[in-house]
Amino acid sequence: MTVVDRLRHRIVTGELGPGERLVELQLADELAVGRAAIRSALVELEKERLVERTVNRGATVRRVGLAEVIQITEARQALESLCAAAAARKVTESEAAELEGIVARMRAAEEEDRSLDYSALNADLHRRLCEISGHHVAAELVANLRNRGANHQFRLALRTGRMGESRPQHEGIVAAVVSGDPDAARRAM
Amino acid sequence: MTVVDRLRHRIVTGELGPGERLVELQLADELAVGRAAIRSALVELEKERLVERTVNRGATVRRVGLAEVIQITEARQALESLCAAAAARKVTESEAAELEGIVARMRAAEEEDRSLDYSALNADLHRRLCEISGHHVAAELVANLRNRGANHQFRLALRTGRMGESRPQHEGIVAAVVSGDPDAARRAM
DNA sequence: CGCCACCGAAGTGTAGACAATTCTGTCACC
DNA sequence: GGTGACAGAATTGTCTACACTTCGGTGGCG
Repeated sequence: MTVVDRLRHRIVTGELGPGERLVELQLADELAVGRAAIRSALVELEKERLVERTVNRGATVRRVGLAEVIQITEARQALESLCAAAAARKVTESEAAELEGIVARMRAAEEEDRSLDYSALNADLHRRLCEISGHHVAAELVANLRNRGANHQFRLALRTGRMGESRPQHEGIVAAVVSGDPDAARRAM
Repeated sequence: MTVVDRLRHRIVTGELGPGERLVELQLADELAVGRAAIRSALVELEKERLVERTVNRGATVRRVGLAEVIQITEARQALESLCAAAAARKVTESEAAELEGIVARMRAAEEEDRSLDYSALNADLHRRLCEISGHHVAAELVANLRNRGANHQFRLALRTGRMGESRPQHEGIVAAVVSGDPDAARRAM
């Protein structure tokens, strides 16, 4: 695991909280690498909008407000719709079976009220849809947007009771993708 | 203008062609900065997918194939639709007048067959729509996608004869935004 | 008591040097 | 003529040291 990956993980999991200072020398000691490696990683994470850097004052974990979370979600939806449409065009039979398998397990998780499993399956479904689409450009942007919203999804999306609403929607998406209907997939997403 | 901006400009204008090697020391001399600054800039540009870096072998201007250009355009359309819808919701009267002014000048440029002016106005229109939308997240992604596709737009979009097709579409977008109809704006884009 | 200049600590920005790696051209050898 | 080992050049990766900026506290002064 590279330095960037380790830092990113610490941020999206909340181990490094919003506003926290990221001192280069300190991180270099913790991760047992040189300061240059940390610097480079911080530049990358700034591009990902996960950290904020100001000249001569160092880097901090970026705070994202509610308004931005909404925009992140909107942008992600737009790109995932694109992925769903692309996936519907080129999905194979085995991939279709895989998607339906995920949905089936989501249904089971809902019935047995395992909301943690449910949200893990949910993430799987979205990730697989992006992969299957072969739309690397959109998939990469979606992955970034997912990270950027990660902090807040802890509080918002983990509330149970969302399963009842979202599960039929997901079934609709998968049904459209499996049946090879790009427009229906886009609308469903 | 920062180091990153200068390098980015050289790449999107084609002054640095696809595949060209980017030697750190050489660039540091040319731009009269230290090697560290160049290194940092190259890391950023790699995140923007404008350059490619491989370990111990340096950086080159990234080549983007036709398939990727198509994906870039698709993703950009999806996000610009989002921006157009958002712009329709919060456009002010003066902004509406500005948009209509741009369209009017596009019409004039078309009639007088000034295709260079036309494409400049076209870029203006798209940029202003993103700005007016206030959707910083999408706008930033769109800006990046624009840069990534820039090389190829030189060859594809500069061909004249595209004006006839695209101008009515742009009029439709602006009409929808000005009339405050988000859904129409999204569809038009 | 409040305000301002100043000083030291903390930390970033950057130049320089050196090790490590990859590429290139050469030369012996088959 | 072609192939592989090998030295040298070119270039990247990284460490160290130091200048510079910012921030917080401290003391003098009104």
